[in-house]
Amino acid sequence: MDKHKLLVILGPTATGKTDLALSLAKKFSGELISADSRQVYKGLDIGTGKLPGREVEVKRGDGFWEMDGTKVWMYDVVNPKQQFTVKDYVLQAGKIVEDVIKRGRLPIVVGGTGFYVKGLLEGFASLDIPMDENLRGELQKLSLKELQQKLQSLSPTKWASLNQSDKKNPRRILRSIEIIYTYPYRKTNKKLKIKSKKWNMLKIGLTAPRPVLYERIDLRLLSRIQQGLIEEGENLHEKGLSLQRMKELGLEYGMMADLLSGVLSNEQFTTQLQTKIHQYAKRQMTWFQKEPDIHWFDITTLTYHEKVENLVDSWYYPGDDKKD
RNA sequence: CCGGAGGUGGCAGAGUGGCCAAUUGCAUCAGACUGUAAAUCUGACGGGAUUUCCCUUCGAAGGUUCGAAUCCUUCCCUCCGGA
Repeated sequence: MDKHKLLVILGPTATGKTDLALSLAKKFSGELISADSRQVYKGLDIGTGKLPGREVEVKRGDGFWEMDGTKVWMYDVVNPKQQFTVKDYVLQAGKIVEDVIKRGRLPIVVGGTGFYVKGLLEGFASLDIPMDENLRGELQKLSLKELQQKLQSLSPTKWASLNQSDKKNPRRILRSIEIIYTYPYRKTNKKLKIKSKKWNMLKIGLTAPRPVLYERIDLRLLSRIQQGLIEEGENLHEKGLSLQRMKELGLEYGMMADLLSGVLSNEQFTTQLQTKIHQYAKRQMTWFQKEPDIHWFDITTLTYHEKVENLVDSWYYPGDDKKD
């Protein structure tokens, strides 16, 4: 019983993941499943880079786009006013992956949200513990100190399991308390293995030397602005997306909230956003660095595209590498 | 040329005799991450030795003082106003 194959393409922003995925999809008759925490939102198009770098023919469906003849899933699955979480992603994307497999096509998971990728590919236990809006509402009123004290008294073990950084992170402490409240007796060390090793996976990682990456980010932002990024932001806001929500959405949208409210000049908007995206790319690299089994490719090497194709080919058609 | 304000670590900006290697924010660097993850959070951030140690810093040079980024003198530079 061979496990089904699943291709993963990840890496920091602005490395051309979508472009690569699209061309691989064509070659290996695949479909893309986006793993991007912001592309799931309807209307966030230019800022989230839903379109690839080159001109393609696009058809928009419900919950997917079709570009250049290949389907891209997990685009436009929810209204940006609503909160979408890993839980939602894992559920929905998981179904899509199964469906793509069922139809005999190669699922290609492509995206920069490491947490989503990890959730989809490996799953994790606490995903089953639901959010408790009432509890959250209460806890949100507390200061960091109070949250810390609360968790410590509720469950010293849980508290001790947090790392130094999370012990000072209100959001994480809050979730820990939430978990303790719903499963007070569950031992923190009890782990449910969900699906790891369910698929035969090949992970491709795209990188570039940092100066190059940053320059690509800067140029890409400029071109997004030309494509109407600001108008997109204005439009969303006019349609009722609050500035506060835009802030939460981060990067281009967060900065556009400041631009629209007049806090920033156009020039400040651009330069500050560029550094925000640099920082984001760095965080992505930090995340992916410790992810195992990734085959990394430097996109500044001329032949990387070809090398990726060869690798995918030998993985997808094992024992068939003598063909020409 | 006169009057006024000011020159602080990559930037912004506190400090106005000892508690100052110098608050804070930003940037930078490193990192965390099990339902907000483009979010949230942590650490480092003059140099060196590395538990309370040393060295070089607050425009420059002198001076006062036990002790100065903080007071005095001169010089250099910037900004505003008047000539």
